[in-house]
Amino acid sequence: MAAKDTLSLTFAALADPTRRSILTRLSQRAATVREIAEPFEISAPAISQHLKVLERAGLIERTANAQWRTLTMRTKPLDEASAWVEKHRREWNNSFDALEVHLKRMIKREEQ
Amino acid sequence: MAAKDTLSLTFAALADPTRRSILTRLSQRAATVREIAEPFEISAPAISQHLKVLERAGLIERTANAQWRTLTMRTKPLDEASAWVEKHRREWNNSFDALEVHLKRMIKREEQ
DNA sequence: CCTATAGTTAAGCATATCATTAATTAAGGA
DNA sequence: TCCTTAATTAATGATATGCTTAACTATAGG
Repeated sequence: MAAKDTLSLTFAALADPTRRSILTRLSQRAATVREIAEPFEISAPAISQHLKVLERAGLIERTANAQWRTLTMRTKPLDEASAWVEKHRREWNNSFDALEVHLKRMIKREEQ
Repeated sequence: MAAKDTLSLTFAALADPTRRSILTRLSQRAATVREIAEPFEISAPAISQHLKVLERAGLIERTANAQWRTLTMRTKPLDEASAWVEKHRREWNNSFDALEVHLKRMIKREEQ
């Protein structure tokens, strides 16, 4: 498997509702796997795999305390994701004359 | 296939580097499929499929002019994606005392 | 009408994703 | 030591993704 870039891993991690829900809970406070898994109907291994995806994207960290894993959210990937999205929203809004430019190019093409 | 929510479709669409690159170009100006496909080494059908993903997420619109399709970017899905990410970044930062709260809970558990 | 251009659809294939159940690892406590 | 709890790993299966080539639709334009 080709190693994916951070941004792709982050967006892919956020593309699943269960994982977003996990992050929502972790954004309030750190928690154990048990606590995070509780509201979901899926199996423990399924949760474990979701956590692996989140961890690979750098969105969470797992620290061991005895047989418990404390899950902590990390915002760096969110910062990068946000930066990408904001840049493109802004870029689009900056080209408020995008339609005009496009029309000019269409006209130019017709003239050729 | 279960119908996915907009946010999931948006994040999934953004999870691919080729699609992000397409959006980057479209954020500058509207373009035809041919123009968008040009810098990529992948086949035309592959591009067409990427466009379908972007369209399903509402990130682009295709309008037909003769045999050309003009691709236009739409920012609404980006607005929603941004809102989700920002909310969670903020939430996490608000709970600056998250560690303290967690420690209290750990202590409480030990006392029981 | 014929041909070139623009683009999509269809079919097939390799790999990834998301779930399952069963087995395993690790620690706490009677 | 034995049992329970917490969590992960392994194996498997269904479905989704991302790509390919081949075939198709539609329009411009000589």
